Amino acid sequence: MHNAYIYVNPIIAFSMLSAYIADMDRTTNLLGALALALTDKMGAELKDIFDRSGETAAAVIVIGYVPGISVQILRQVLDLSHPGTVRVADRLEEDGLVERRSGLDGRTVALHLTRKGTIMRKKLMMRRLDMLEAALEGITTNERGVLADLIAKVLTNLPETEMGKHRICRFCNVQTCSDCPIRGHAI
Amino acid sequence: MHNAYIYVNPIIAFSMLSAYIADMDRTTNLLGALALALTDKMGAELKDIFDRSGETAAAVIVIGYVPGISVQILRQVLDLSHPGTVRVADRLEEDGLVERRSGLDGRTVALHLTRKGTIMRKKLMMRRLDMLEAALEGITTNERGVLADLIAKVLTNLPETEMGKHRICRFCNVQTCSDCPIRGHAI
DNA sequence: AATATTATATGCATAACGCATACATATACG
DNA sequence: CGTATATGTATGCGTTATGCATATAATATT
Repeated sequence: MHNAYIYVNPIIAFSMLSAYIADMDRTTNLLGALALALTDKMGAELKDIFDRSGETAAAVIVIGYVPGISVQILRQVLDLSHPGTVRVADRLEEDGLVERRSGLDGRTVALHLTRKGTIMRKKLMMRRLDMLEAALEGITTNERGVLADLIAKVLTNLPETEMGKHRICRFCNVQTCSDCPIRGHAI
Repeated sequence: MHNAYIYVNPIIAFSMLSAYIADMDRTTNLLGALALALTDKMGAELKDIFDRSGETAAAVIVIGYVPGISVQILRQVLDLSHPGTVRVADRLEEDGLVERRSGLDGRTVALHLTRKGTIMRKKLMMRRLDMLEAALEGITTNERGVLADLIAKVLTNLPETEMGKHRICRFCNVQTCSDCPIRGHAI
């Protein structure tokens, strides 16, 4: 038994190839535009309620998930230098959103949200979800399902390290993100 | 003729509603995670070949599309203050990627890419597309088409102003982005 | 007990911005 | 024509966010 070849007119073959490449590039490019536009919007929305860098806002979310997290671990999730992360903690403390408590180990610091920090965290998450929900306006329920599955597929390609998984999810609303495609990222 | 009502067990109805909301939230949240992860990756990739802020890299792309663009217009696309944009131009000139020429109007400056700038622009675009292509690994051709259409739909929701359209497309590879969902954004 | 490791913090430098302002050119108007 | 206003660009200065080098404190190792 041998392979079956199908004769295709070269002109048609070329146009098929072109269409294939064009389609690829279109998806590729659109994906980039989407990411950029949404991140811009997210930044603007968050800045509106918390006038600090994006990573500082992310820290609020992460500390809320992992009360008592150390600067060292937070550093890895935020992908900052250690001094950079210490300064993030300084800013959050200064803003009254976070307090440093003593960790189990005498060296470590346990970061905890204050009451104000918890409220801010809720605001940040709501604002993020509202923005994203608005972006999805006009997408039907069925389309949402399809889109979610495709995004989930793309997301599995992205993390390069174990910590990268936590990093991707650093702004997520874990309670509503059932069936997270980035598996095993509980810190 | 009156409306037809279908009896649904309240428990089932509630679970349907929950599933509906959960599905919505899942899509919403995943969309946010995707945007964040891709933007992170993009930033890292671009920094690898051009160690300047994201907006500075974007300026290279935009100036390439609109040779002779003024600081004033560039400012709006990058969403920076005027002084901020002047400094972007300073940095690019310092790096030998851009040169200031005199515009038609004696007040305006015409920004042009140098040869080095044109090469850098190609590198930046290639790097971006390669990254995005890698993110799409494992997505079939059919799925790509579906994804592209859904992204296109979402993208139409995003720009709030006329200039916002240009802004969203500031990193795009226009040559391969056939059928741009952000209509009428030629500068 | 001395040394190495780990966690945190600080001094200092730099990049990337914005606001206020200065400067140059163009336009409008009396 | 000349003056006032608008427009485009540039600069001084301050602030935020960040990294590198280094200091300090606590723990672990030998």
